[in-house]
Amino acid sequence: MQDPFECTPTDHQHCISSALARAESLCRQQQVRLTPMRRRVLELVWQHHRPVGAYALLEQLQQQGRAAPPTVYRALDFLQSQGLIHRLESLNAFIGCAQPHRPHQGQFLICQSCQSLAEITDDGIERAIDAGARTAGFTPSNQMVEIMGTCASCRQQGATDV
Amino acid sequence: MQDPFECTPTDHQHCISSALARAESLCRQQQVRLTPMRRRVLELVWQHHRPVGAYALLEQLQQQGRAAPPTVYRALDFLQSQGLIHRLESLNAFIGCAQPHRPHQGQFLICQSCQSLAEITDDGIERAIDAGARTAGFTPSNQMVEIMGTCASCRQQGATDV
DNA sequence: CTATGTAATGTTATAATGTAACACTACATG
DNA sequence: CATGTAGTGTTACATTATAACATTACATAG
Ligand SMILES: [Zn+2]
Ligand SMILES: [Zn+2]
Ligand SMILES: [Zn+2]
Ligand SMILES: [Zn+2]
Repeated sequence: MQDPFECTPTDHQHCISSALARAESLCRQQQVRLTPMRRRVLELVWQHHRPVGAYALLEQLQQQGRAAPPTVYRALDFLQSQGLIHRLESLNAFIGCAQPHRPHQGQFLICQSCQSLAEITDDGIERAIDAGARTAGFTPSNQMVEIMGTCASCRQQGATDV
Repeated sequence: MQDPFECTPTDHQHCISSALARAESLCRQQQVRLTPMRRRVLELVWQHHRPVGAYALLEQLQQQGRAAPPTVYRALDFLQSQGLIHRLESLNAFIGCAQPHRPHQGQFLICQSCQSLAEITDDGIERAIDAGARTAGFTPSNQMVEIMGTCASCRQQGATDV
């Protein structure tokens, strides 16, 4: 289960290990090196399984030796370039991607109540954006969609809590 | 003409003055105070008529006396709360809104070649996002859409330049 | 008109995020 | 071994944003 809205502690070990396995395989395919540092950063990103900032990752790295900002940012840049993580612009944070094998720019559902996040890939949204931009005479190359709101489980709790 | 893709120097004085007039009127309606500082910041934002960072505005303020970051950020917060400007998350920058009277969260077309920006309000996009989110069990309250690409005039130039 | 309270701004310091520049190391290849 | 390249370490700094508290402007009540 890749969706943090649903992922339980037991599932979660699987989130991490399968993400790492996909990354290994993908990097072999692409002939790029998933070095120990890059692998470690990806592992940390998936351990959180929610948006996590560069400096939070840095602190964790520092618990096992020295580390400085450029190290983290380089690893994040690499992971992003391979599609293994996404950057959330509105949060200055990063999240693991569950479908790194097919390049995409997902849409992100950010729960304002529990801070969890889910990624969707909705053709309808992408087509609507492409059409809207072209209507304005603009040729889009890249879209960023971040949707704030309330996830299903928080909405249910909210309904019973109050 | 509010679109920076099109706005000429002559038009542009009108961009600024009409934006300020709309702001005055809107703030009177809402019974909030468009103080000299807030008005000045809004004027600077419209003078640029493209995404502008808080510290760029600060520097301009400092040319006419002292000013510190909180002053600018407070003015920007106020302007944003009244819908007079939008914040572009992917650029850490701000842009004047040409339709502050009706609340909305526009979609932004960011030209990667000339750094100009246009805002559109496309129902199709908003509906697609709303539908996509609800399909995932998510209740959206707020959407952020920033579209990178090439504006019409840059595309034409590119076609002839190369 | 003064007193009082609230909104707005000034001021200082600092937090949080991100990068430039250069040194060093690991590793492949000839 | 010599050489080149990719990756990482290290230092310093740039950029963006906010916390905390002092001061000022302005409205309204007495
Ligand atoms: Zn998980
Ligand atoms: Zn993804
Ligand atoms: Zn203009
Ligand atoms: Zn707008």
